[in-house]
Amino acid sequence: MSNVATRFAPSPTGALHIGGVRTALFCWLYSKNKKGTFHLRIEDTDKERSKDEHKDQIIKSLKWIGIEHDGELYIQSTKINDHIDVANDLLKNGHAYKCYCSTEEIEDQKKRAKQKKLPYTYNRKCRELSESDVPKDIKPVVRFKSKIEGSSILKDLVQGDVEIDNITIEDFIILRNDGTPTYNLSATVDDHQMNMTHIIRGDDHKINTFKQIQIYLLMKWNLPYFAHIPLIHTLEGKKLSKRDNASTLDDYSKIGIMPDALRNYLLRLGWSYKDKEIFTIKESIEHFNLEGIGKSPSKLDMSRILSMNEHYIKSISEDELINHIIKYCELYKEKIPVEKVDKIKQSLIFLKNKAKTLEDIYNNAKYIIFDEVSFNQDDLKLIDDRAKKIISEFSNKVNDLKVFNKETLEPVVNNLIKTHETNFKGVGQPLRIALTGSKFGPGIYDIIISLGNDETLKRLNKII
RNA sequence: GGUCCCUUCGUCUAUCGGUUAGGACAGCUGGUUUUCAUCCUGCAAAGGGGGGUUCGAUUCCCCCAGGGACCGCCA
Repeated sequence: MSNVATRFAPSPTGALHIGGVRTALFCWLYSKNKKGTFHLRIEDTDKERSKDEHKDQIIKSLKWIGIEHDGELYIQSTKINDHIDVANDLLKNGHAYKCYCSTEEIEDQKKRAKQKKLPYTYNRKCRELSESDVPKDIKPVVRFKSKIEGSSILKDLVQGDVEIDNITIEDFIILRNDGTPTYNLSATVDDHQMNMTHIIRGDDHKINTFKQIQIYLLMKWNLPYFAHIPLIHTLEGKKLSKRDNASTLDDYSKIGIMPDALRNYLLRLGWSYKDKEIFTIKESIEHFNLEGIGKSPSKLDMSRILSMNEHYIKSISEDELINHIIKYCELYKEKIPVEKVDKIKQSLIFLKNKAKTLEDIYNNAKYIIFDEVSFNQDDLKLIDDRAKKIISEFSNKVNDLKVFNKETLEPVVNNLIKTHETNFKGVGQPLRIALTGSKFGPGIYDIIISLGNDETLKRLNKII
């Protein structure tokens, strides 16, 4: 067989969600593992619902997480004439037929089937229609003559052999009454024309595969391999859908999840390689295989995403981290002034210890970013007269200090604890609030040192 | 309702007939720490149920139960 070629084929009828991203990831990884190519096809034949903004969002999302397609972007709508040609071919050879049943008629049958609790399949009424019975005033749809006898087996690379009675596949429509092709036809023709060797997609397409295989066979095309990966479920156990809230990449990006962390999380959702949890992109390409894909659906777990992100925050270099933070703040918060960047970078060493997301880092670095302290009003109430006195004494003593570091600062604090008969909290908390506006935050010495002599005294004196 | 798929700790998973059923996240202890964290100890936590096959089943087979997907002139 020629080089492995996979594709991801979303429809731009909504934002790409995290489930789609994982499918794309698996397709991409598989092709790269095999030194093959990965293609992106936009299935935009639903003119009503397809939007350019969604198409752009899809491409942007994939790029964000590190996936780029090989070759030209394939736009399905530009190929519909090829799809129609195939439909006419099928028609000519007697593998498809025109169906004149009205929508009302079909709806009625469906309704009655439902009432009687019987399974509905189209009754094939027009399958053997003679010329003379053809109504003149109705625009027909074209249906595929699906096999009635026997059964078919799908040799799925993930699911194993799946057998189904052919009778359960109805004579599906391949051309609408306006002459446009439908999904099963278009996808099949495109996959063939794009020379796809492996169709890796969500489990929800499994039954479609039985329809598509029949087209391949009748057209005498090479059958690609199929792999249907289990779907990602919500916490409630339902299929992730476009209507589900909070599941696009942007939703994760804006709370400060980094692409590599999400990529790593998604990789391990439904796939495993021994006990390995952390994979660089290179490692994931090296180890990815279809055998490692599980058969059961998996649930999205935010705490795992967070902890993966935390891992990446702690393990990437400070240069990389600061770049992420700069980009993140510019995009979702406010641009960090250039003169503050170095200061934040120097503070990363303690800032990253208490962060699961870039947003956490931003929040804890606010006291550096803004010259003006914005106080948490509840915390501000903790600054009573006694606290002010402590702050004032601290300020005086620190004023004389030549060097600002933990060794010089610590004795001052300890002294205050003793003279005011309090504990560390009694001294540290007022100082932290005065300096950062909040009782939560980095260690007090870290704050003071990162702020520097002048700024520290300025802020302390302001509150007394 | 029909067809198909799935079922190991709360979650993601390892195990490819013989293990004290392993790891990770979350949870809970304890320790380090000058708040909160980080870091380090430790603990608790799982094979849906019933039949087979086998010397031996989480693992193979069957049945049941539960869950899911599909059943559009959407993709």
